[in-house]
Amino acid sequence: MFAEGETVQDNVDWRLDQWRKERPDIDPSPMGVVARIQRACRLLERELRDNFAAYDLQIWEFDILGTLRRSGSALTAGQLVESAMVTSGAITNRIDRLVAKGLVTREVDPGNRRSVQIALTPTGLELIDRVVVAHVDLEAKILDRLSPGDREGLAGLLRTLLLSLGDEAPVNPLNS
Amino acid sequence: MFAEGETVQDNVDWRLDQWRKERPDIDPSPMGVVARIQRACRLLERELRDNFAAYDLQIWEFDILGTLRRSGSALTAGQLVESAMVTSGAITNRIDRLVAKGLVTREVDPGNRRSVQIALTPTGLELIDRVVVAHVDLEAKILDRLSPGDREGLAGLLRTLLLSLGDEAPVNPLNS
DNA sequence: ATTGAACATTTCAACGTTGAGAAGACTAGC
DNA sequence: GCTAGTCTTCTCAACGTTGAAATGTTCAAT
Repeated sequence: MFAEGETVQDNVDWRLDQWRKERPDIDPSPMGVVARIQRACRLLERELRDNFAAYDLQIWEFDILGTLRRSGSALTAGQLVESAMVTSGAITNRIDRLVAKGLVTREVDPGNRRSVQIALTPTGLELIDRVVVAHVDLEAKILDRLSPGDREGLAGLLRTLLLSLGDEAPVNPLNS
Repeated sequence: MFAEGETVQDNVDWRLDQWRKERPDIDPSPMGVVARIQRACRLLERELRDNFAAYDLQIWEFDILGTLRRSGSALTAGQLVESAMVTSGAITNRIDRLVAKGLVTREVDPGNRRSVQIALTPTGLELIDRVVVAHVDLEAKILDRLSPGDREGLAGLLRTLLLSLGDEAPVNPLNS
């Protein structure tokens, strides 16, 4: 009755129809974007979690190891706080556990003894180099139903949205 | 060096460039979609949280009240579990707190005494009817930089992604 | 040198979720 | 009617995050 033409409805279409029925005075279409991003995020993380479980990894563990790997060098706890968007207390806890697993090392920065430098161990490096391949493979499979053009279009629209949310590339780049 | 033409880089572009530099053998472009969805989700929820704070509401409180409002009737705890994508223990706790705040009622379903029916109180109804207006207003403002066509395009691409993640409209519709 | 402010991380209590199990309520088959 | 199996919610311990305070470090001003 409310949804467009031939398109199959997803869960959010159904929610929007409910809103239009109960509150016809409101245009709920902005929820069509925002609610879908939230829902896609949850469902994606469910898929990723299952995949990482095969390597005994949590999502946040992959996240930290990946951040260290792609940066190409050691990072401070503060830089990991930025990257993971959690509080400093959470990062201390997470580093503790990664150190206990033998995947990273924590060393006081000799040049600034307030800082700690977190670096991948050989084991951690080997692990992330292996897991990241499986990770992008899974992501590629998830995006399978979108054409290459659609994937680029989606990434581009999300970039516009992110930039308007203030999400810019770091001014103090860690790589060159 | 790696990013496209004139486009301003967002945080994810920068991450992809790091990956291309450190692991040139991997095509990280699938992360361009998945990582942006995760990042947009976090940043969006940060905005929404700030907005709801003006009404002394948590995101999950708005979520439950909104679910009840748009369904047009009382729902069971189990239906709220589905909608919120959390465990039953979490829903019990959340309902407890909403009842304590006087926003919903919890009554044993006379027709099936295993179930509890959760309904909005007059206070809860008045509140959600007021907050939802501010909510879609904020969302519309956030999406401001996207043209109407872009917004539709984004919603459509996300729908395709969600459907391929198995997110279909309920077969047992709560409305008509 | 000393003081004070800013900084980086750690510590810790409060809080909320998870996951598993318990308790009570239905249902179908005997 | 019983019994066994399923369903729905509640209970509770384990766990991880938050937010704020504590600790230790650096830097600039004096």
